[in-house]
This record gives sequence, structure tokens and C-alpha cells, in this order.
Amino acid sequence: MAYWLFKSEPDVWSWEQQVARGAAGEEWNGVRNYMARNNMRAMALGDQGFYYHSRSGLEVVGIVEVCATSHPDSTTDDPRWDCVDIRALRPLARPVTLEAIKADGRLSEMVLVKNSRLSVQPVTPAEWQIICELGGTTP
DNA sequence: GCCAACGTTGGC
DNA sequence: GCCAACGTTGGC
Repeated sequence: MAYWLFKSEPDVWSWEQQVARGAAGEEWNGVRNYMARNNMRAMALGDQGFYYHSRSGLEVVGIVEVCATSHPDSTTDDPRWDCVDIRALRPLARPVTLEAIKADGRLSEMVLVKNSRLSVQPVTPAEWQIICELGGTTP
């Protein structure tokens, strides 16, 4: 199983809204970036991801699971853009802030730190472990 | 709200 | 295929 990180501005689509969709999940649509799309195409059913609030929030707030693999993005007719569906699994006991991530030397290679503009990004098993620890949840 | 960094577009 | 111009993202 692989690990990922999904970024969303809480003003646009928040963790609370994601939780409200329940087990059915929600299409992670609207991505118009090739790298982010390629990451979604590489996802398998059951892959897990962190849910990160960008712009306002700046913290990892929960854990999601891929519940549908890559398919055409329903918000466009452009065949270039695919997306997956994700559903909320559980919140972190303590949100892990960007500040805390930057302060932890073990996380200095995270894509979140190195390329803050990429909205769907891979997370290594080691990074997953550390952030779960910081967030007070079992991986 | 600002602006730096980045990705995308389009003229050449 | 290059690169300037433009639009968007996201931390501050």
C-alpha cells in the first residue's frame, strides 16, 4: 500500500465536508496539474492519504482512503484530467501543523516542504509513520 | 491581501 | 522547441 497527501483549502472543501460524505466518499476533482494527476493515476484501492488544509489552517487534519481508482474527472470534458475518489477514515487526535513538520529534521525531504505547490503528492512510509506519531494516531 | 514560486500557454 | 507572459497557488 502506498501513502499520499491531499491538499485542500478549507474554504473550498474542508475535512468536515469530507467527513460528511461518509463511506461513499467524494470525487477528488478539479486537479489540473499533470504531476498531481499522475499521482492519482498511480493510486490503488485502499491506499491511504493525509488530508491537509492549505492557505488557512496549514495542518494535516485527518486520514483518508482511496475508494475508487482513477477515472475521468466529472467536472470537465477534457480527457486529460482524471481523478480518484477518497473517503475520510479518521481525524488525527492532534492536527500536525506545517510549522511542526518544518521543525522536524526527519521530514525535511517531504514534498510538502520541498514543493509546496503540488496538491496531490506521495508520502514515504517513514514520513507516514512520523506524522501519525506526531498526530497521536496509530499508522 | 501580498507576492514569490511555479506551471501552463502561445507566439515565434 | 524556446521563452516571455500570464494565471494560480499557498505561505506569510
